[in-house]
Amino acid sequence: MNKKQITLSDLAKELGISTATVSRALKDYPDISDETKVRVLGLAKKWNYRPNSMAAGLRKRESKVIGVIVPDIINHFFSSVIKGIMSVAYDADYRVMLMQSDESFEKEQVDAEALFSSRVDGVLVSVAHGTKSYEHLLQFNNSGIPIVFFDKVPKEVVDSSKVMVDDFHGAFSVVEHLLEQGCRHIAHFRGPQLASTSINRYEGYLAALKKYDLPVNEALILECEELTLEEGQAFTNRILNSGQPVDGIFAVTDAVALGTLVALREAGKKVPQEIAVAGFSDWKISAILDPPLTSVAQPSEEMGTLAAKLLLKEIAGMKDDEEVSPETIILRTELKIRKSSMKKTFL
Amino acid sequence: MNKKQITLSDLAKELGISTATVSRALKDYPDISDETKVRVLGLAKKWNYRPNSMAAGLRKRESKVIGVIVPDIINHFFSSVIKGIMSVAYDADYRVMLMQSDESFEKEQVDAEALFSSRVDGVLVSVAHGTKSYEHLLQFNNSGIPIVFFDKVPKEVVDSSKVMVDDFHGAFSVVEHLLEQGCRHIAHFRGPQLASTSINRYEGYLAALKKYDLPVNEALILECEELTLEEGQAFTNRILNSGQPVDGIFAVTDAVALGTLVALREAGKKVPQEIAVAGFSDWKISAILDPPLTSVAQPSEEMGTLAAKLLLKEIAGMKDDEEVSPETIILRTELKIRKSSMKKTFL
DNA sequence: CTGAAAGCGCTAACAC
DNA sequence: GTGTTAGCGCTTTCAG
Repeated sequence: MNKKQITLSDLAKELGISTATVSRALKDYPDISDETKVRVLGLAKKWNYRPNSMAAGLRKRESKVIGVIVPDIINHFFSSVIKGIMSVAYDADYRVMLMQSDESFEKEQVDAEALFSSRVDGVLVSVAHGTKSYEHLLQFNNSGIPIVFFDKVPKEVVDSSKVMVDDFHGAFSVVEHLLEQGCRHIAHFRGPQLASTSINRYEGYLAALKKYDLPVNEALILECEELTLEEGQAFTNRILNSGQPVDGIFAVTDAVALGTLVALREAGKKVPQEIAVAGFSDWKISAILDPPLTSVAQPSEEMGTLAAKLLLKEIAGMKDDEEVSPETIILRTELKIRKSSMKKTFL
Repeated sequence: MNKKQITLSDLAKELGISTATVSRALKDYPDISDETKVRVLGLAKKWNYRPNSMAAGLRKRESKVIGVIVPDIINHFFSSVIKGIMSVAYDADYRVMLMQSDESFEKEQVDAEALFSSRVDGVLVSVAHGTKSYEHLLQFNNSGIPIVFFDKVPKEVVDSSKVMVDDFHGAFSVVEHLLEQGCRHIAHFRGPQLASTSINRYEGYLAALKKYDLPVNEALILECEELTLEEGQAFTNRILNSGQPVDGIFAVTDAVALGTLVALREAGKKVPQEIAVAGFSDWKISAILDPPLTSVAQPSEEMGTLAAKLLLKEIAGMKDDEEVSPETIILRTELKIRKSSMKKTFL
């Protein structure tokens, strides 16, 4: 039971050489005799030596860690993005420090500070609903730490790379589809005012209505805070009880759409005959429901890998003092038409 | 645009005092005059000073980081556990370095090494299916770094704390319930041979059959590798085509159970009248399916918070050179009976 | 091919 | 109440 952790100088002492030589041997440096290399490697393995990356990081001024801030890990979309990020990080020999903002501006600020203190080499952020200013994130830029935003990006112009999905077009296409199916009174359960994604989806919804010269009925637009199944359920009941005519519902997220389906089932409404339903995210289970849910698929894991690759590129550029100009990548969504919206089939 | 990061000595120089004093002022030390404290804090804020935690860590021999290794982040169960871990870590001012083993023994080893190199203060691990030995994890113990296992724990006796759910009893109770409902030919889609959770659930299944003096029909026991919906679907079809009598199916996981439901729906089998179905995990959506799925609920987020608290306690004990004896916490599951298994109602 | 020495940024005795 | 000093473990000139 060896409580003490092995250091370079432990190895050096035992071999009667300098720490510099040990360090070089371990790093497979050119100017080192095969003999010492073998001896060093042998002893390192014997003692199970593991370099202290805090020491190396301090010296080299790089931590080999990237920080990630997401609003909520449980969300399947974000956990997929994280998976993508982690696989790229792994391949590039970077570690991932994960933070969760819980959609809170204050927590996001604390998280950002912690990442800064950890001297992460770069940061990936999807901003919280509650975020209203960006100084806490811009400090990274100002200190030479690249930052790449993904999914929910700052509304104001920020001089950083961004990776997002085409929420506007995704929403537009699904609402257009509902219209094509004959819907004329489409409700929209939108997301929070401040989130870039919900704004864009909302605008896609408006644009589709406009294309069909339909008026916007404010009574049919409800704003989710939690984006939960329960909210979808409650909003659906509210709409049904309002007496407003409704023949279609577009929910900002599949979670909300599922709540909608449950409420409609309980109210004895036929989907899609009486009310067509569509969501956004294309959860795996959405496809196996009865009726299967029409939704907009977004490439989540790909978003993670792209964002991470972009970040690593910028980190590398930073090291070489290159000029790295920010990029913006917009990923295409894909409309998945399923029974929940196929009104025409039942005419 | 200030690329250089502010250090203690930058502040010290500007104030004409020593770095030690600055450090103490920042830490709110007792023996420091209010005047200097104010001056230091003011300047630190002005320059947006952030301590370099690599330097502090190197000096104090603690990183304030805990490492977490899970098989798969996308899995809702694990992301819930992680959420629990992160909230405890956040409150205790610890950071989380997250690793994903992808159920691979080799990757788990690499991950463990990386965490070790990062000199994390403690480690939380749920072992991969493929893990067949534990030296890579025991090295933490041997170096004075506490490790707490959760959910999928090492089979062999390991002198570390563990937090798990009572898989055996959970499985036993749900299979017993199926038997009470009149099932006599219950299939089990089990998980991988090496995973502690699937072993325990399998044994719970066997024990329930035994209690009813029923023979074990090997033809009705199929082993999942991926634990996916697709596997559940395929296995269900295989069983149906085999001609074996079946009136109940217990799937090791809700994902697999959902696949089962889909296959049964496609085959035109009535659930639960012809075949009762039950899962394990109690996914949120399982409750809103038609029919709603009977399942075994396990407290995932709580598992994360308990494991993290245990770990922090051991880290604290380690610092104070106390003897910390490993604990094992077993969390109760809860049987959620829903329509998919309620055969009796239809008699 | 190898060693000596300096230093990354911080903290903690120990002085005074 | 504050400064001096040493050193955490590593990398990297610069010598030789």
